[in-house]
Amino acid sequence: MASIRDVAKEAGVGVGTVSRFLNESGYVSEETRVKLEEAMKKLDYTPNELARNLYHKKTGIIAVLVPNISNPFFSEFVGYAEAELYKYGFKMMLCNTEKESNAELEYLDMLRRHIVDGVIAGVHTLDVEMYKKIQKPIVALDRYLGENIPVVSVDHKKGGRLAAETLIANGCKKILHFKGGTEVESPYLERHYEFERVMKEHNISTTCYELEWNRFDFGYYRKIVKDVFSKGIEFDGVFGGDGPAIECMNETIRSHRKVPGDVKFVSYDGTYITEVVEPRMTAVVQPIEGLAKESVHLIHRLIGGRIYQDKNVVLDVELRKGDTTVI
Amino acid sequence: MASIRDVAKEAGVGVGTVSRFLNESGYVSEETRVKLEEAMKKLDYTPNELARNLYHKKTGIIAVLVPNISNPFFSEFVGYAEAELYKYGFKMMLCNTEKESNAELEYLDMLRRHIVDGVIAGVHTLDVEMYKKIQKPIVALDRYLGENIPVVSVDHKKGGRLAAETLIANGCKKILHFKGGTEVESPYLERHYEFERVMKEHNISTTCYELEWNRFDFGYYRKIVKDVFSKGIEFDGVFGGDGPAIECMNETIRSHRKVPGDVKFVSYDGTYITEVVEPRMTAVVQPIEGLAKESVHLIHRLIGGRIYQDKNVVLDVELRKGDTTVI
DNA sequence: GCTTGTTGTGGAACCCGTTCCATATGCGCT
DNA sequence: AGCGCATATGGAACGGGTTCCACAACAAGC
Repeated sequence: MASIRDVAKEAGVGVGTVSRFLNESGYVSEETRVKLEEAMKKLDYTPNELARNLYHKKTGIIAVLVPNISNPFFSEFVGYAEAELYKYGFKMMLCNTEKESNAELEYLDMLRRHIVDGVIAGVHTLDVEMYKKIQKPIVALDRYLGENIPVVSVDHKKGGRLAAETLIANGCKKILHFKGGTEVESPYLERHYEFERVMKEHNISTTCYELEWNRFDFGYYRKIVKDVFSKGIEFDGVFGGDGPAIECMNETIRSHRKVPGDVKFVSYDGTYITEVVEPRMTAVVQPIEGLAKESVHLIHRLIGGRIYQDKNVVLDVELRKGDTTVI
Repeated sequence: MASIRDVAKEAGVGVGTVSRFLNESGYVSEETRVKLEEAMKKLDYTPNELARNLYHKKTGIIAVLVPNISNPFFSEFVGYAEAELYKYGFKMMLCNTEKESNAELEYLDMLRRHIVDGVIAGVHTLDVEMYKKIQKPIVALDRYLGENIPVVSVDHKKGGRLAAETLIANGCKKILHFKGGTEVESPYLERHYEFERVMKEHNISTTCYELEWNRFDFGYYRKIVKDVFSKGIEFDGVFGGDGPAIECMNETIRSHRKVPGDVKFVSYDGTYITEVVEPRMTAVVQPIEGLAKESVHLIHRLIGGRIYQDKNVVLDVELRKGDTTVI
C-alpha cells in the first residue's frame, strides 16, 4: 500500500504538502495540486485511517451495547441509532451482551484502549461500579449507571398510568401484570409502580408475574405464558411488555377466549410487532427513534467535551389504541 | 495517558522490554516483570490499541452490511453473527444501508482505509462493479457480488419446492405469490422460479405480486397487502416472505376469512416472528444461525489468507409446519 | 581456553499521517 | 530600499506501539 511518503516522492514534493492537500489545510499551489492528483491516481493511494486515528486519538466509532438485538425494541433502537450516528459521521460498533456476562466488560474496556470514542449502553447490568470508574463518554439508555452518566428514557410513570387507566376504562377487574425484573433499580420500573398504584386506587386486584432479569427472547416469553396458564390464573385484562403481552394474547386466543371480548390487552413499548399481530395490540408507545436520536446527540456532545447541567433526557409516551381494547 | 515509554522510564528499562513483557514475546526476567507490573499500576497504563493497529495494519473489526436491521431476518442474522465474530476475537461494525444509497459505498471504502478487516455484505446492491474492484475479504450473504466473492446461501430451490408441495397437498387452487424484486439476479430468486415451476406442473394458477426492490419494513408489506385486497385478487393459498405472508394473513382474518380453513399460508425464512403470530405460520425455515456462522467462518479464513476452491456455501432448508396449513 | 547456546536488555527504525517551524518568493506600500 | 504580509514548500518531530539487531553475561560442552 502506497503511503503519503510515496506520493510525496512521486510528485516530487514534501510530505507536509501532501498532507495539506489532502486535508485542505494550508497553502498548496494549483501546479502542485495537479501533480499530486496524478501521483495519487498512479499509485492508487488511499489515506490510512489508522495513522490518522493514532495521531488524533479517536476512531469515530461508538459502541452500542444491547442485551438482545433480535428483540424488536433493541433492533429498532439500533437501526435508528445507526442512522443518526451516520449523520454525525460516526460508525457504530454493535455489542450483543446477552451471550456472555464478561462481554460487556470487554466492550467497556475498548473505551480505555481507544478503540471506540464513546458508549451507548442499553444493557441491564448488575455491575454498576465498572461504569463509575470510567471517565469517558457514556450514555445510558433507560438505566442508572452512576451519577455522572446521563440517562435517556421516557416518562414511564405516565406510561404506567395510561395503561392502567385504559384497562380500567375497559372495565377490567382481574388484571394480569407482567413485570420486568426488579434486581436493579431502573427508570422503567416506574411504570410498574404507577400501574399498581392506580389499580390499588381503584380497588382492582392484580396478579404480578415477575420476569427473569435480562431475558428478551420470545421463546422465554412463551415459556412464562405457558406457566401462567398452567397455574390457572384468571384475568380479563393484561399489561406487560410487547413480547409477554403478545404471547399471552396468542395463548388466550388458542384457549378459545375472545380478544378483546373476554380479555383486554395493553402492552408497553409499542414496537412494530404490536402492529404485526392480529388483533393489533393497544400499546403505550415509546418514541424509540427519539430515544436513539437523543442518545446519539448526547454522546456527540460528551465527546465534544461540552458539560452541562440536567443532562438527563426524558421523552413523552403516548397510548396507541389497537384492537385489543374496546376503548 | 501513559505510554509505553513512560512505563519504561518509570521501571528503568527499555521500551523493547516493556513490549516483550506485554506480548509475552521474548525474554523478561522475573525481577523486571515485578518492576514493570508496579510501574504499570502506578501509571494506570493501558496499551493504546490504535498504535498496535497501525503497526499490524488491522483492527479486528468486521463490517456487516444489512439493508434493514429491524427486519427479523437481518436482526437474527446480525445477532448470531455478532456472537460468532466475538468467538473469533472480532468486533462488529453494523451498517444499515437502507437509508442512503451511498452509505454502502462509504462503508466499503472503509476496507481500503484500513478501518475494517473484512465485510459481510447482506445488502441488495445494484452496483456490483464496486465489489469486483476490491481485493479484500468480502463475503456475500445470499447475493452474487462477483466471481471472487464467496456466497453463503441456502438451497432455495428445495425451499421453493417444499412451499409449493405443501400448498398443493393442502388442496390450494388459486395461489397468491409474493415475489422478491427481480432487478438483480440473486440466489434467493431460485425459490420463486422453482415454486412457479412446480405450480405449473400441477396446472395450478398463480398470481405473482412482485415486491419493490430493497424494501424490508412491515409498513411496506402492509401497504402491498392493502393493494392486493383492493384489487380483489382471489386466493386460497399464499406464499411469500415472512413479512408479506403475515401481513396478508392478518388482512385475511380481518376480512372474516378463516386461516387455515379458507386460506392456507406458507412463508419463507421462518424467523421468530412466524411463531409470534396466531395462528403460527407454516414456514420454510432458513438456518439463520448457520448462515451467520458460515459467513464469519469464511471471512475469518479469507483474512487468514487461505484460498480454496468451492468457496460458496449452501445450507439446507426445512419446512416447519405451523397452523396456517392443515397438512 | 574456546565455542556455542540460552537468557536478558536497550534502543534505533518503522508503521503512516499530522503539525509546526524554518525558509523562500512575490507583491504592494511607504 | 526596506517592511509587512500572503503564498508556498520541505522536513523534523510526534503519536504509541512492534520488531530486530547489537550486545552482555553466564553456563555447558569439547
